[in-house]
Amino acid sequence: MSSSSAPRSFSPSTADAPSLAPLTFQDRIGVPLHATRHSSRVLSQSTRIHILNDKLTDDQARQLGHLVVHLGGQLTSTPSAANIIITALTAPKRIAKHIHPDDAASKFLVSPQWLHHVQRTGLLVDPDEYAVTRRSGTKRALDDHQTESAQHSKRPRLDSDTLLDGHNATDTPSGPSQADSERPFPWQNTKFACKRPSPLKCINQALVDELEVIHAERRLTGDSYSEMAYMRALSAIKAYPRSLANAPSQADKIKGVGKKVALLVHQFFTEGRIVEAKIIRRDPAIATIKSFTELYGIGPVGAREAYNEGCRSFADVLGKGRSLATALSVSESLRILPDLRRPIPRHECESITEMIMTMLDAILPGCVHTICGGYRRGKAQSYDLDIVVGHPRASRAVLHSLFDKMKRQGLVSHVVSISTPQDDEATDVHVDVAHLVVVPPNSGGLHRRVDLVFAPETVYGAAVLGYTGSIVFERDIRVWCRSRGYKFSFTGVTRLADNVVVDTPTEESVFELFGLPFMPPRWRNCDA
DNA sequence: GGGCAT
DNA sequence: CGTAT
DNA sequence: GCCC
Repeated sequence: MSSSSAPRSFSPSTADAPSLAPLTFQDRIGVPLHATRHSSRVLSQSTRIHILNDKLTDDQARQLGHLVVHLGGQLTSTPSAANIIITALTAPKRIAKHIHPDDAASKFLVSPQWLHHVQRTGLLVDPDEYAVTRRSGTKRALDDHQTESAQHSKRPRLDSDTLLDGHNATDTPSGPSQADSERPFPWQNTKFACKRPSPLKCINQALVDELEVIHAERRLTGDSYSEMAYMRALSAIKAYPRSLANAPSQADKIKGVGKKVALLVHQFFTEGRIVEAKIIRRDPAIATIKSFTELYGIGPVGAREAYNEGCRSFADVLGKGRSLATALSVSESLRILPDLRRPIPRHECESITEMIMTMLDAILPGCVHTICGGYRRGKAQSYDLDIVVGHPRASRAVLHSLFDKMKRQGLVSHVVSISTPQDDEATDVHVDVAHLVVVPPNSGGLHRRVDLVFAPETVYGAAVLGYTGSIVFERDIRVWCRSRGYKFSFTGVTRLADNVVVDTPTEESVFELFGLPFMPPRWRNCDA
């Protein structure tokens, strides 16, 4: 509120307003509960900046610090808590005195000019353009090779490249995107993901992957509405059927893509990468927090807490012995993690389902079932298996009988959670859910996550729809549904006017009820 | 400036 | 808060 | 962060 937005130089006459306010440092990862409001953050919280005051006067350092805060960035009190370090030093040996050797490879070391360039352009400028020292020889070359050639070493291949090459751009885009001819109906510009077909991989997938890096960072740092905005923006781009490479300015006409993301789209297609994604990719703090969330029961909040309390490895998390009220202990979760990281191929989803359904058939013949989740959306592999079973309404506690049988046969290694059986049948529909870890026979003792859902046939359609995803598709079908006077969940559809549960025996019945064109499961891939 | 799935 | 989609 |  006190500083002007004009570029500020370092003339000695700058004893005015901004430098009078005290600087606040924040070394923890995560968005503070009462985050400072910035109309448009040029530096997001993914830039944690430390200023080396070695060669700067106190006043210069303070000025730079205020500029960081003014631009929406976070100041750290130590170099190791930062991912970007500003220094006026240029001699590698002198800089090395401030940087822990372990940190040298991952920190961006920039001159103060970087910050001024950011302020001038109102954009996050690539810190490598203001690198103070070349990081030592082979190490730098290796690092750049890893981080950049992994996706696109210079700039993504543009359609105009093809035209310049003299080739025709009318070919179906190469890559694994679904044939456009399979598209169930044309793209439309809508804010509802459930109304636009979204393929498994889209024509702008490299851009979507870049935005997903920012989305994931927002999730891990607890910036939830920013997270949602990125999720919806990348979802909107995923459904857009034309390449944005020629005309990145088209992006902000897509519903869900606003000013900020449109700028990032432009940056991606003109410079070959999104700078913020590049910074996040090289941030070891984010990578560490993300790894903690691989443990069952540890989400962004728990992972961040662990990190901010000093944890840097799984061993540290185990050592904390934090009493997370979770079904799986940290040690058990850690023990089976290597198995749960192994993708489940489609044929194994099918064989596990067949085994379970054979057992169920002996208990209650005639149930229907659908493998849902990513499998149903056409993914080549998944990391868990979602089986939705439909049973006649009269049957009770089917899931629990099956569960007992599976346990007796030693198929269940862990019960992550299981709904309590409903003793009173009454008039209520009841959907039973079990989250299990299963060790299928003849699979080398691999642990597999299996979710079992048992729904009465009257709501089977809602259950299948609710467990097929993707997440953005689910959220938007709920938003749309509410606008039409219903409440949707996997346990059924309720008419809000009279609170009556409507019969939804098939997925089609749900789409019809909501006045939505049926979306084939393979076109519900609205997430990155 | 409210709302953002259940 | 974490998990499921 | 974006839409209404």
